[in-house]
Amino acid sequence: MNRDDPDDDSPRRAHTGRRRNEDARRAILDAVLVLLAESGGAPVTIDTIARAAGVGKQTIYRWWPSKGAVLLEALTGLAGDVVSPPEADTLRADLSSFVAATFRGARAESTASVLRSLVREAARDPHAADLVRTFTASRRDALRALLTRHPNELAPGADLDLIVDQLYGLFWYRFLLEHRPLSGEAATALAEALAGQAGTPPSGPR
Amino acid sequence: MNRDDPDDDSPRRAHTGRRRNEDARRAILDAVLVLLAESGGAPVTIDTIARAAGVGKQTIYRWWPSKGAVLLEALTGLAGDVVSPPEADTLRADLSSFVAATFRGARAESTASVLRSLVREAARDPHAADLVRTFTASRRDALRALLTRHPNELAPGADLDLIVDQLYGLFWYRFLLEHRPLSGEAATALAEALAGQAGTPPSGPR
DNA sequence: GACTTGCCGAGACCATCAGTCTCGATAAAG
DNA sequence: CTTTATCGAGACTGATGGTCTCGGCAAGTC
Repeated sequence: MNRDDPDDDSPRRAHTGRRRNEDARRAILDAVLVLLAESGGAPVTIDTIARAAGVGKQTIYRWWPSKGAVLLEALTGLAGDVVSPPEADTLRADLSSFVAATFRGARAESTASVLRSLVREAARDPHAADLVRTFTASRRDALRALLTRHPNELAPGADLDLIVDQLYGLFWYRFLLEHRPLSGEAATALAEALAGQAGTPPSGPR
Repeated sequence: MNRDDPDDDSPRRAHTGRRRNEDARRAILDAVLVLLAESGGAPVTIDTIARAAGVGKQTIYRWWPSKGAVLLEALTGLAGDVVSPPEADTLRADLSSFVAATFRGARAESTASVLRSLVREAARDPHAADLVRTFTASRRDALRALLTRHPNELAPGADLDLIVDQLYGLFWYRFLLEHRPLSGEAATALAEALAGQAGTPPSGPR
């Protein structure tokens, strides 16, 4: 992500000249988070970020390749919050808490603004689009891992990819279109429906 | 959508001066469709459209409020293709053909390009975003109508909104992220899963 | 057929914004 | 004190959506 330094942490290499200003880096990422949270999804420009961080634009582009990259790095910290699925003893319980946590995260205005801005950026910046792909893939992996944590509860022919995409599909669909809320009730209903799809049902899978 | 004429079809009102050039209108919409289909989702600029249609930019902005509006009007014609659900005798069959048709439409490169460009536009132009909302709402309505066409096959407490959003959620999620194809197999599997979720199952809904 | 009115194509023009370039200042190292 | 790389600041470039202007032309009216 940086220019040519092999490692920021090991000052082993002979390096004359001024070093990277860590305060500036923090100020930039903090400013991004603040501006994104305040913007409510409205576009946040590079100039605004630089201004808010009290930093020159070049200082941003010296360390990040594009605006989308900055947004993503700022977002990375937030991602961890939603993941952490508590290991429950049934698939249904695990799934339910996962969906609930995901929906809850999107209801937090600060998180929602960041996600919305990231999506908007991805529609324009191919670099940001790649990062969104990486991000969403990691979320799918997390969900898939959760599902396979209860192998004995899974129906033999259960199509996990289909289930995962139904969950995140509905999530993003509602999140972006806002035609219907990502409520706790919806989370429960979705988790129930998908658990029924994945798990060995009372009688048969279909 | 136009400037101030109450109705295009009734030339009842005294209207001196040159009339709207229908050829230009067609040329613009055709050019949009062609360019969109060729672009493969890459951005199509207003200048390109005007150039391709052999038209001045002002002629576009005289009749449409924004680029997104032009894209949507061009898209409207295509929407009809995918809708038309044949009235089958079971919910499962109706749903299956609906999903298959929807997925098939997205696999057609020309349609896909238009949809992708429209989404990209919506991320930037609030006007286009409204139009996308209208468009997706009409599709949900169509699906909902299809589901309620077989009331006796529906489970009493079936959450139709959830089912609709699971379907279109997965559709858009896969369509935009492209991590997994909208294949015929996926269509079948999804239809099966949702039919099971909606319909009175062999034993009980949960 | 001349006049009026409003659309037409063409393109100059403007604003916005991502990203680059330059400059003088400054900090870290020899 | 010299060298080197980063810093803040901001001018600049290029792309693009959208507006404005202009000479020309077509559809009516008189």
